Amino acid sequence: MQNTPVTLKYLAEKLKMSISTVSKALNNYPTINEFTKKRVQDLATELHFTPNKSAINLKQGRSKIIGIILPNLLDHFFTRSVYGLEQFASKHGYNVIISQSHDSLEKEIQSANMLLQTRVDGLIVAISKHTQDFSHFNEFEKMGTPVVYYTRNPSFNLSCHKVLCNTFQGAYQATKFLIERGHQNIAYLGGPKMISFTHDRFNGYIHALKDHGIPFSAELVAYTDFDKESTITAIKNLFSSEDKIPTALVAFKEPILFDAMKYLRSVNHPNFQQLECIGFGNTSFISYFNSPPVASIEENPESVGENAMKLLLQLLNRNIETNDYQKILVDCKLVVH
Amino acid sequence: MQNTPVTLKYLAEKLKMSISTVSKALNNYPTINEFTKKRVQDLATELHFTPNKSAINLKQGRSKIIGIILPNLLDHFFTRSVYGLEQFASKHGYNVIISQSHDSLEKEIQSANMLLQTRVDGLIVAISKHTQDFSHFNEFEKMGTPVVYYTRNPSFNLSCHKVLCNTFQGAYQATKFLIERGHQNIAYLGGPKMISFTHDRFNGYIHALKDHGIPFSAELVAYTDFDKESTITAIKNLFSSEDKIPTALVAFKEPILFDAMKYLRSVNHPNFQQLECIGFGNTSFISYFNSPPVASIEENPESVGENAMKLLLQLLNRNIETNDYQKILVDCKLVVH
DNA sequence: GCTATTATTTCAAACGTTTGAAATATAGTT
DNA sequence: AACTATATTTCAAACGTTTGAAATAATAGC
Repeated sequence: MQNTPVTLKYLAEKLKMSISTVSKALNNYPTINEFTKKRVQDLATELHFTPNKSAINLKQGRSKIIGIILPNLLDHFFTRSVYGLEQFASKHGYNVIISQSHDSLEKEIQSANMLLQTRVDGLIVAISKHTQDFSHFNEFEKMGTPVVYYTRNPSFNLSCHKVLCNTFQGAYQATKFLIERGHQNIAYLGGPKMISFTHDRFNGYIHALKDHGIPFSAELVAYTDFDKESTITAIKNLFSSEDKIPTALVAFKEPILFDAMKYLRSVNHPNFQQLECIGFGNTSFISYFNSPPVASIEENPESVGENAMKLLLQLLNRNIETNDYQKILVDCKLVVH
Repeated sequence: MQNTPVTLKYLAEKLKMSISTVSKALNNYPTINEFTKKRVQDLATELHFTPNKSAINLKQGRSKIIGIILPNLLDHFFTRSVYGLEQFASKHGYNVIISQSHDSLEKEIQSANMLLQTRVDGLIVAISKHTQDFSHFNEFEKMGTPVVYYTRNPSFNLSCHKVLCNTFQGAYQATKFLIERGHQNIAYLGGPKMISFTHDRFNGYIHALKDHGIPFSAELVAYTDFDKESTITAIKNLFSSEDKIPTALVAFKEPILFDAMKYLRSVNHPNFQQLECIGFGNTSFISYFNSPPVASIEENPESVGENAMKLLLQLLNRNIETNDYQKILVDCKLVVH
């Protein structure tokens, strides 16, 4: 036996007043008598009245929901960014729906459609690895729903709002730090070339070298595709050179660094114990290592998330014009262990 | 200049037919002429018609959304469980809204209210550490919205549906494994006593000892509250005994184990290198350790999530009666490294 | 060419809100 | 007592769908 649902109508009948009075009382309209308000609000809490969001959304044409599409929730970067996103959103009366694309374009499109149907007020996206075409996000713009891209940078010439890690600066700092510790042979282990910020990071490394008068050596650079095998191949290459043996290493991402370390340790590489490394990420597990790395490049994911949400809400409130495309860079911070 | 929204009404006008025909055509009603259906569907895709979920929810009285409340998304157990939850849900046409309680009762109540307003069709909850009182979930039951508790077990006498890790079996297996490797002095490092399954794990440990004729020794048991200091205190206690020096250790959670290992390493404890450890969790980072642990207790979070969602959908479809309270245990698996 | 079937389309109410305009009640002035 | 000004409440339409019942159109049988 289902209870009759507690709606405005039901409250109105109980109180022998009109639905609109009840509605306005609950929404604290100034034209409603204080005594009436109290009567209504008391009954509402007594009967646990819970406004139906669907009805409100339908009527108001806005959902107070922000959609988030991101590759996955296993990567701590994203979960930490969600923290920032959610916190900022809820402080401003918005809820958040998170949808994982699992780095598949197809799932990303599905997610986009789902969020379109939900009529989210805005969208924040970290695109999947394979996203080259952005037409599935066009509908949002057409409906006047602002979209902010974060972390994963859509192809450079697409006019859009973006919030990114200042990954150039991160790599620069890390390299500089290692130089200042006296290293000359600093290797760079880069990520997949298809990821937008791969180049920025590499540039940070290069510029740091140049600014400190250290010649660039191609033998000290290798790339991995994230998988273990290619990381090992890359690390083999880096350490196979005759004259230039790295004494320090800047890595694209800490898990890559871990794989690399594990390999060097397993082959008992003579330089392993002295090697000083820095990776992007600042994983919580890093402190459990007894050998390198010496520092981490903290990308401040919470701040990235918060900035993305902040920008989105500014677009929603029309504090920023839709076509006044913004690019926000969030600085990295070198954390020395 | 906002476009006029593409609604059923708009399509109907364009096609010079009634709204109901359009609606039924899109929903593939058998009474609608095939040719008409095609005309409607073609225009709908051409104009990117996207049904308004709020309107549908309102009309149908169901949202096809399942609410998830969990402590946080930083713990890999939960993110992995979300994977299972989401996957199973979307296979059955449901979407998922995740809300983090950050282990605060207040936020948990807020989340519950939000999901109540959203009129989720069902709720899956891993309660916060501090939740003793469950009245904020009563409203769901009252509205006929089924609730499934998972992982974090609400106080035993509350009649409810639950899906739990078979944490007893996990601890039992781990202890047995260590016994079979020849250990006699197996220590147990437990978690906070307020967490429901602390006792189950301890019992698994105890039973394995008993079944293998190894006497229980209170000196080999200590508890931590998750924070570093209390872990270190606990580990100091375990290794301070005169006669019973642990040669193996079962830990409540891997991060605790990491803290413990780090401490033992830092003090250069003589038994550190030989110590064999097993913790609950199977963190991906575990493989980067060069010393213990030797195995992990894999809790199969994806499966826990999937089972919770499965149970919930069965309740929704009335394949299981609401008051026929279910308790599902998902077995752990010992993963040897 | 009429009726009986059957196929197809349309009507109209409902879901639970919000909100400006209109109606009514109350108090204040003369 | 009549009128005005103000305070408070109600009316009624709208948001975008769904859906059973009613209406209409098309086809077949004679």
